[in-house]
Amino acid sequence: MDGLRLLPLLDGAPVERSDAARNREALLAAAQELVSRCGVEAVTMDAVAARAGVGKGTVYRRFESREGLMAALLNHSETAWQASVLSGPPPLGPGAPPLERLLAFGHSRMETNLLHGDLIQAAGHSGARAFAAVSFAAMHVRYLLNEIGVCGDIPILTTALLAPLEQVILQQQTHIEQLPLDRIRRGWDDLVRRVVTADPPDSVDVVAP
Amino acid sequence: MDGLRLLPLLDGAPVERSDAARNREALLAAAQELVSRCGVEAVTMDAVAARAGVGKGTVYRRFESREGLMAALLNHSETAWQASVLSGPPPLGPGAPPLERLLAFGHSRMETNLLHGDLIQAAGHSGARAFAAVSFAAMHVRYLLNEIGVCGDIPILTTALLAPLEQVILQQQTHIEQLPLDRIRRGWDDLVRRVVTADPPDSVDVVAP
DNA sequence: ATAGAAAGCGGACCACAGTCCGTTTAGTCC
DNA sequence: GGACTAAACGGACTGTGGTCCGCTTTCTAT
Repeated sequence: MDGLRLLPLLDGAPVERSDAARNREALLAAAQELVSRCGVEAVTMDAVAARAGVGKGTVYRRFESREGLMAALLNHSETAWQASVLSGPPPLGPGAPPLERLLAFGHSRMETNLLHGDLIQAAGHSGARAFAAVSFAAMHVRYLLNEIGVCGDIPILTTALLAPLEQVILQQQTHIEQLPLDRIRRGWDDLVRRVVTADPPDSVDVVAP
Repeated sequence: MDGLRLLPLLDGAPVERSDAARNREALLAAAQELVSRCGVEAVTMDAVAARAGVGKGTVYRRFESREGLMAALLNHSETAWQASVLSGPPPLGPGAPPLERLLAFGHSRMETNLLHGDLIQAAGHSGARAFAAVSFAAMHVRYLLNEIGVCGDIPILTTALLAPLEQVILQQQTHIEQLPLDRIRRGWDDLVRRVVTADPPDSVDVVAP
């Protein structure tokens, strides 16, 4: 008699129905295959739906938009990467001094961003990337800067360090300006060194929110 | 008898026919009006064509794509901005010491990038922006860094400084992280200070190409 | 087992970016 | 002025992202 019982367990996650889960798997698999067989371009919403044997509406129900679908695909590799940052071997993972970890972090992120270039671009500003990737990277860099003992507005400095690692920027440097990856990597090391070793600004009263 | 006479004056610009010129004007005006009356979203290729009283094909003939059209719109304000950098009053224009010019440059670019946010986004990687805007800004920053006497890989440092001024990054900071503009501005000043005042790296053998 | 309700499903449908090609027009040369 | 050519034009057409809504499936409660 009370409709409350119908609500998902204690109001937590809206529970996922079995067919929904099955379809999500199928869609991700279909998309993955399409992207690895014919490139990102070929990943058409109709194509994915057809290959997964579902209607187009279903694709949009699971993943908001095309960008959302791409973001979901990205999340797989992204998660693996996060794991290697959090618990992989040094210097990327824990164990090395924070400055070395920061340098390794930059090189690693540079590589993955270039590796998944077109996927990242196709994902655009959507979904999980704005959440997972960006905020994780920011969190980690903030943490390392704190460990190193850098003074100043850490969140802003973090953005400044992360910005040149963004796919768009790297793309520009490698594809248009034709800079060798090596040089870009040295550039990162240099940038970090400059940011980290500078004297603190006159007034340091800004605190991370 | 010789077809050479038919070629445009000494092979320079492919000469623009009068109707073509007229239509370009009309299209730009139509687009400009649409964007300022109904926002960038409303700038549909059909809408622009209709308002300008031409066919859709004509729009695509003049401006490659929607992004191209947006880039063309941007170019107007961009040109004015470039003028104020090259010959406006200090500290943005010439007359102030280079460090102050660099700081002012950042503030100014930040403002215009935020002001034309959606237009920039709609222009994407297209046409004139990749040319005019980006390369002009890069040129100017390289020049200022040289004037200041900064050592190291100037092109790479330039990219590192320019990256956090990109629209995408600023958008993220202001709209998602809700950071006040003031703080971002101070962040720029701090970043410049750190980059500029650091000791030169051990080996400085990289030269701008 | 069965009924009821919410969640999920599918594919027709719409809007818009971008293409194509037969027709028109602006210049040029005699 | 008239003929000729290359450029420009226009709008029908296509492909794809995204929406909508009537139908189906799953799950829960009895």
